[in-house]
Amino acid sequence: MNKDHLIQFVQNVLPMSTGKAEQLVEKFKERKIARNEYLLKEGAVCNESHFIEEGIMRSYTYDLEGNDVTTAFYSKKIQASDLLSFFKRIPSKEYIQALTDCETWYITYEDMQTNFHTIPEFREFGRLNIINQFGILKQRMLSMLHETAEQRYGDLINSNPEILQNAPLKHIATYLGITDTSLSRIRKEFMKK
Amino acid sequence: MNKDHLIQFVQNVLPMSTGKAEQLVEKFKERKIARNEYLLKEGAVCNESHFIEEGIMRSYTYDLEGNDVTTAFYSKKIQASDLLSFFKRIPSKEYIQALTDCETWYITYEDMQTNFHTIPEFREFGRLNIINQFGILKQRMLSMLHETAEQRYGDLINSNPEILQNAPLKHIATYLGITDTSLSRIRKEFMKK
DNA sequence: GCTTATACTTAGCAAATGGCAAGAAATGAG
DNA sequence: CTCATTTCTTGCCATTTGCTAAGTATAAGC
Repeated sequence: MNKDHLIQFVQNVLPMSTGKAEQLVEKFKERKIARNEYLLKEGAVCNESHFIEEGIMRSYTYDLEGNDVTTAFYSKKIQASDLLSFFKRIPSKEYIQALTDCETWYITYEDMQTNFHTIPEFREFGRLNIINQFGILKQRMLSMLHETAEQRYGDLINSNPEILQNAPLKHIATYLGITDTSLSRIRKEFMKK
Repeated sequence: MNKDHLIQFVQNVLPMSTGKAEQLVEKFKERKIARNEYLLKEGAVCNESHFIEEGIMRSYTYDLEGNDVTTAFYSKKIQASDLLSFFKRIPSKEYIQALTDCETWYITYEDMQTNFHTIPEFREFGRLNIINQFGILKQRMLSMLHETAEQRYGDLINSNPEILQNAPLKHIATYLGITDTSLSRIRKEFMKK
């Protein structure tokens, strides 16, 4: 496993020479996670930020009534971690679980901190990276505000078709903010088109 | 107008001595914004991050059908800016407008950058500040996923009662992701309790 | 291969929400 | 103050979504 995708990811967030990008990803180590294994569990402080080379993950939490709510799906070339727990050093409220066998590149909080304070490009990259995640969340928020569940479902299968193969319908439903019954009906309508 | 609230805000994000906090907020300048005036307009690059000392603001954007969608309300001791535009230096997709006369403390992108790269505490503060905004958005996202419109309305009036006095119902409705008709009915039910 | 658990679909009914429109109330401009 | 505009409420009906439950299909464990 080489770091080409990781380097491309870094250069995509902040354009820079390949040599500089290689320096920024120097501390990243590889990890294999088996299907169903947990990358993070509720109550633990998230201490690693993972860049997914291969595979799919799901993060989820429980609401006040004890229902499982999918907070995100992570796939190839995406970063998986609980930003709040990672940066604020507080116990996480969510679980991150591998839906398929996964391979990732990860950096620990300590290594990230060292880079952040000693390499100017790293801190620009790091900040923009967080901002990008903020942007993704904001986009999803907007889609919750004015799109129908059917449109959101369409968005999801367009951007992440692999998720449909690997996540059960009920988890996709909670991600979209609807019940599995509704999603089953929506999917049925969708087939006709 | 003194910087006490701003300094408290900084210390709340990242505990530090008052002397150090004073250094971090040195570059912030004050600004008065009249009711209905715009802090930011679509197409412009957001170049200032404002900490609200007094007043209320609303940010909004237009969806594909041209409907006005409220993306956020900002009140006292909250920061108002378009993070994506501010940090990525790209044109904003939203408007930020004062709902009442406002007074703010603001810092420009250039001053923020200088502090970010020269003062270690400032960059820790800056990053945590973004993370906190991410957390607020995530919380709101979760409430969209599993709370009813009525519960979300309750959350809003508990956390920001002043908004009700200053924002028209239709703007609160788009913030909650429902129509003004629905919100009027929800509010009616709410009164009974 | 058999059994059990999980996943998915479907149906019937209830509840929530939207779209449209009319009218009352509040606000703003001159 | 008056008029015009905006805001808010309400009613009617259609649509969407939720809830419960039953039945089928698929997958997992032994």
